[in-house]
Amino acid sequence: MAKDDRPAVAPRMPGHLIRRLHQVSTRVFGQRLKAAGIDLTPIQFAALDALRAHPGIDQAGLAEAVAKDRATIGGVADRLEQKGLVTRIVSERDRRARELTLSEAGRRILAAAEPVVTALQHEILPGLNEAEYAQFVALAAKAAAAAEEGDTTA
Amino acid sequence: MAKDDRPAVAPRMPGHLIRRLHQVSTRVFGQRLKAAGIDLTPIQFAALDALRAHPGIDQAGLAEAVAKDRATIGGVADRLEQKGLVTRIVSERDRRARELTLSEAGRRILAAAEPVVTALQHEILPGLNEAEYAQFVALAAKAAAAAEEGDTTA
DNA sequence: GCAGTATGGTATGTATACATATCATATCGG
DNA sequence: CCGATATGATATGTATACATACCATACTGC
Repeated sequence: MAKDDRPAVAPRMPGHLIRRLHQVSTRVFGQRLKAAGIDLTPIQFAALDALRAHPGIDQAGLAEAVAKDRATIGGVADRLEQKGLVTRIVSERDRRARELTLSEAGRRILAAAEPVVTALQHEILPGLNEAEYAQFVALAAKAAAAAEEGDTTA
Repeated sequence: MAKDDRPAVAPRMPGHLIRRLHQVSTRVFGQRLKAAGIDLTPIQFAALDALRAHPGIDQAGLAEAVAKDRATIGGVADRLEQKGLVTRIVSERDRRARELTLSEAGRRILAAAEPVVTALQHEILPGLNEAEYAQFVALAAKAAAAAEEGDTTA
């Protein structure tokens, strides 16, 4: 036995590469934001960002915008509310729904975080020059858009 | 207020795109493997794959190979051992270390999973043609390699 | 207007992922 | 040989991420 030792195949698959880049991204994000004195995770930042663009959106809408998962967004909304960054009120139009809105503190922390987040994006893809970086973003955006098309989280 | 409504910026950042592709990847992987009657997560598959390439490696080495995090790999190793896919024995050379090896069952499930995993890779990047797919993989591999160079998880 | 169904949220359980602390064992310097 | 330090692993706590099940409320059709 131990006969079929052969190079691992996973490391060359896109799924594996994406997982590793995701780890790099999460780590860089955490380090830079912490260094800037801001306590936000990537998803929390994305949620605040989406909330600024769509004030009063409900959790399902926010899930659609950033995460595709209502259960996860529920937890994210919990933490953002606990930190006082968003307000959560029961919709009058639909008593099942909770409408989310940025608080002043939420607006401030988002404004503080945005330049930091923008600045760290290139660190996520080290070793790529400008042209390669732009190409990666274009390809990733195309794939992500296509994934949402034919999917609808079916 | 609600003055500065403007398009969300996060969706165009590589960090955000990578997170979404990671979600797509995880979902596709889970669906296809489940459909094939195989109960493995992406990391578990990567771990088995690395174990075939490096039999007898310890957990720190496996972490280096697939995940960069010893604590996480500890949990993964727990589950693989519980499923009977790997054996974990205390190293004679270093009594702190646990050497991991594929069991026969581990070898079988890896052999069964590999073609399924290979086949689903293109589904992770829908909407990309062959050339674009190859380009994405090349760029991602370059970035991931660079991230490991200048980093050493310092 | 009521049954059937769809939808918004929450609760629960599993699996990463990582930081930090702690423990056991090696190894190195002197 | 011994103290200082490094390293392998585990324990704990937080935060995604998702499936499944469930509850509350809407909506639809008859």
